[in-house]
Amino acid sequence: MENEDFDGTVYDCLKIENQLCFPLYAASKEVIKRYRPFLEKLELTYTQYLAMMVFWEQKSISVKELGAKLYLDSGTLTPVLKHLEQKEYITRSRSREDERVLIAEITEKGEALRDKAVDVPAQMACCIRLEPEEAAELYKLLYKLLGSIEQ
Amino acid sequence: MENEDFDGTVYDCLKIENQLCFPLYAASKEVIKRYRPFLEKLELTYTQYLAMMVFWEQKSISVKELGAKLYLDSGTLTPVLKHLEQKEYITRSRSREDERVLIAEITEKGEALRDKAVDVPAQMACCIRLEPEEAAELYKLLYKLLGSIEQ
DNA sequence: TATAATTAAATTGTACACAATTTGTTTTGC
DNA sequence: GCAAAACAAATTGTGTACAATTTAATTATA
Repeated sequence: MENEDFDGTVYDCLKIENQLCFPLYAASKEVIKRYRPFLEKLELTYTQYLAMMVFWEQKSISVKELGAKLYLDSGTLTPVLKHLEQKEYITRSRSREDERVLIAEITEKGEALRDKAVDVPAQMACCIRLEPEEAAELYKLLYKLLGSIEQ
Repeated sequence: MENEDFDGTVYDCLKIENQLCFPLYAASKEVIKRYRPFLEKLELTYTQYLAMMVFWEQKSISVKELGAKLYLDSGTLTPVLKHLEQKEYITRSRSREDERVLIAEITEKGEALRDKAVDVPAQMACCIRLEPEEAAELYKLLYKLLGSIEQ
């Protein structure tokens, strides 16, 4: 004898407030939105910024490797890397050992951008008002979720 | 005297592994990807599913109100609602009191979809291997982050 | 050693996501 | 009461995201 007019029906599981995925989706978007004003000064979108963070750690990388790091496929990365190439932050060329592989490599201009980008994380931290322990706990749980979901 | 070749430079803040935003972004995308096979059976995308969850709780709503609930603007919602209208899950019409306002309202067919959707959350829960307390903690932290970031 | 299977990117097509602008309506202030 | 301001959607333009397919190159195998 279900009664939809009161709490406690089989449909409760479909309420937005009972979803874990929704605050995950919304928080991700809102955080990324906050990056925009800072990244505009670097002429980067958020996805381009993520890719540049990889290049600042590792001068060259294949599309496949980059995709594994960022959880993105070539359908997304090809246009992103083309945009970064247009801005002259990276170069794109085929591997000599295996012509199937595209190697993207950071340029001098891309390296120089690092000094401008170095302030971004601290500026963003001001927008995110979590205690350090809370941020650490959130970080831990997000990676646990991410690890639990692969395949 | 910075030395970039060792850990502990000013650039450490730009490492992917030191970002909170990255696992947030990646986990959100990976979770949404997992919804796809379940939502395909309902002919819904993830965004359309979120909108339908609102309609199952509240039969009719304006674009502005829906946007406030889902953290989306009319630029995103207009096409989403048009798709839902094409599938005959909702109707769209202007408010009589205020012609600026578009009211979207769930149809019989949209209501009927609820019985098919009711299994989705449990199916998804199997993909997300977090302890109930961890999921609860993550939920709490995500809403705290979301709240802390508004304006 | 040809050819079949596999692999890596690119391409194609669909659907957001959002800033900025436009359109049409309503409310405010004078 | 009417022009200006404010407001709600829709539109426009750019940039992802990702499934599915295609293209080109490499590896495996009969």
